[in-house]
Amino acid sequence: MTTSFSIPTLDDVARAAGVSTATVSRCLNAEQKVSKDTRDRVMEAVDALGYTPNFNARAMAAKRTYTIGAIIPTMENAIFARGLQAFQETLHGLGYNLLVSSSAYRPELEAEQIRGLVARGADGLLLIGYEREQSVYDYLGKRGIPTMLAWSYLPDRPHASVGFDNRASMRVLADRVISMGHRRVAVISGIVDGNDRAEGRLNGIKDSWVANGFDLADLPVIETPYEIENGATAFETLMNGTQKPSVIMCGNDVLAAGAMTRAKELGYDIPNDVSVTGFDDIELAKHLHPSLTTVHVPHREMGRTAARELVNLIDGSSTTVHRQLNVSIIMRNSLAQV
Amino acid sequence: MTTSFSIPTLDDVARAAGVSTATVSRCLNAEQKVSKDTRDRVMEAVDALGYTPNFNARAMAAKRTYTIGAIIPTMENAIFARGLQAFQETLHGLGYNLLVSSSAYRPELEAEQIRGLVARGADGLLLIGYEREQSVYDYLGKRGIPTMLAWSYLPDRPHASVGFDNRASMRVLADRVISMGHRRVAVISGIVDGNDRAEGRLNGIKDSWVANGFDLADLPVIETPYEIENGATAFETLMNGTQKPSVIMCGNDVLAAGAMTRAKELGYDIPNDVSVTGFDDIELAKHLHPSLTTVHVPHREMGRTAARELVNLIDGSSTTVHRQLNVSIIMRNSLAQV
DNA sequence: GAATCAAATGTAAGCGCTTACACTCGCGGG
DNA sequence: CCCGCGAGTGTAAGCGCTTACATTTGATTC
Repeated sequence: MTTSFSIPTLDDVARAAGVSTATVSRCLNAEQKVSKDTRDRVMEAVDALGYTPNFNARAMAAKRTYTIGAIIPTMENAIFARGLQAFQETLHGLGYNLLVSSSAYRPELEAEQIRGLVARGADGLLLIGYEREQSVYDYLGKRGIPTMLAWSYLPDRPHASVGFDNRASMRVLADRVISMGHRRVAVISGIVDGNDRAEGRLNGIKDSWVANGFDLADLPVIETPYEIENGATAFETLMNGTQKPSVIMCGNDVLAAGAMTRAKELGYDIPNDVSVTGFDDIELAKHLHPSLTTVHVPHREMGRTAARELVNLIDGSSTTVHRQLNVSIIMRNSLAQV
Repeated sequence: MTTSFSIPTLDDVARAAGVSTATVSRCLNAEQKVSKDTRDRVMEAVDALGYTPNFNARAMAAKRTYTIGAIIPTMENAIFARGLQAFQETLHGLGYNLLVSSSAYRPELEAEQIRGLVARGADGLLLIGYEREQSVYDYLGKRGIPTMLAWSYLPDRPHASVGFDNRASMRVLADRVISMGHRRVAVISGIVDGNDRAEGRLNGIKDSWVANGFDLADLPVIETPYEIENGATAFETLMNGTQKPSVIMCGNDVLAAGAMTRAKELGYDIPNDVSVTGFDDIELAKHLHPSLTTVHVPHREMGRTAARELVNLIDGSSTTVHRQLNVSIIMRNSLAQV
């Protein structure tokens, strides 16, 4: 015998508890507005029926979802994992839910996903970096969606941001590398087009190179998507170049990891034959062998701050802010004196 | 001067195009029901106003969201990344969206997230493995939510599944290890409680061990969460045991990666001093040094199949299916003859 | 004891869509 | 010439909630 259950609604609960739907709603959303007696009775009915509020109906009536959307370029590696995790946890503590999607570094996909999240009623958005079509910002502005840009510090932009100065940070590392005697530097960079973080990092190296009196023509650069395998390939290409570099500076730790594995396969000893540096300080960095010299990004702090400030923006309890985080150079064993 | 825009609705579009809301709705959802003339006029209005349908209102009226939810144990490492990516892509091709959340391997969090996704109107769910409270399955059943279990092959379960036999697969690898002469085997397993995949893998090793005539008392096992650092710690513990193992079999590649890095730090040569094996064949596996001998799981195929079968379930065009995928042992360089 | 007020609850109007049903119109068949 | 029919469109009833506003009640004040 099959009995067909129907999903319980607010009405069912109200009827079961002998109150109006308004009262049930209040019990669920603002319990201090209801007397203890009634509340107990209502909650009992809720449990008995196994009632769960319909999210869509709620969103529709309240024009508020308490969910915020995040779009990150990729979930395939750990670059964004830790920051997003902290973002999520902080949001949860503030009573918000997180919806995540990944754009695979494709602007048109990102735009589509932004529309999707907004259509779903996201109260706010977290986006990575600032490089995207003006039309996207226009859309967000027209809809009045509070938006936080992360992973870049953008004091002169109209949107709130929390991040660090990719360019200056990488420059510090490059200065350090050069001060250690390296004169044959090569770079494995992420794809710069449409990625202000990658661009900043590459420019940081160039800044240092030029400031130290060298010629950009003598700085080999390979641009390639952030994947281990690409780091490996690029390493090989660079080592087969006319002049073997003494150090290879990578746009992030993933590329560096690829470079290092290929180095081993080809029999190079790091750091004695060639040094390698990274950026991000993902968990893997200290577990590589030799451990990776890199730039430590305070991912968790960035995630937490982004969450708090975004919620403030939504509450209206603050206006556009820009937070700069400090990064630090982590000297490990993949970088040696020349 | 600030002009306050209001978000355009179906009504606005209808008015602008001089038709009824029903017609606009039909243009958007079933365009063959509308004459070409009208359709063009409507679409023009849609563009002009920058109209985007309100997802919540649509979900509410249609009782259909074309989104499916997935809950995976973790996003912190790459274990689920590739499979989920394929799942997503396939779903997208079938006209569905994906909502992902991660449960941090915590059953109560998973249950909460299941409720959340159902409340949001998910048309179907993807869950990992089968070990969870019966009440969760009851809830899903009562709500009539099509559910797909992945990463495990479960022919005798009432829910659809797509996966592989963790136990049998690991046993094949263990047989191989033993046939290569290893008699001092140690295991770094994931946490078995509540995780049927981890349990199956561990049991696979035990099966082989016993079948080969050895005593389980002579098989050291450390259970620890799937994190690089934990693999490292466990490695050290095992190597400091009364009897140094000749091979350490790990519950997945992440643990194996941790074990290998600690091995290097402690000056062990892999595989000559000690062999290491993994499970999953994540991208990192072939980039470790030495490259990791492991069990290859067809993640992409699993993701694709899960998506297709789940959509069939939702359509009603098929009933509960169980798909078994083949895994294969990938012999690389971290495992040596004794 | 009438007036005032706050606390608790109810009434009902939407929120922005989809879709069952009704209607109009032009056409072909009997 | 009337009827039936299908294609195209409109009308309006919800979907399950929240919340402004109205109402009731009991306590407090003068």
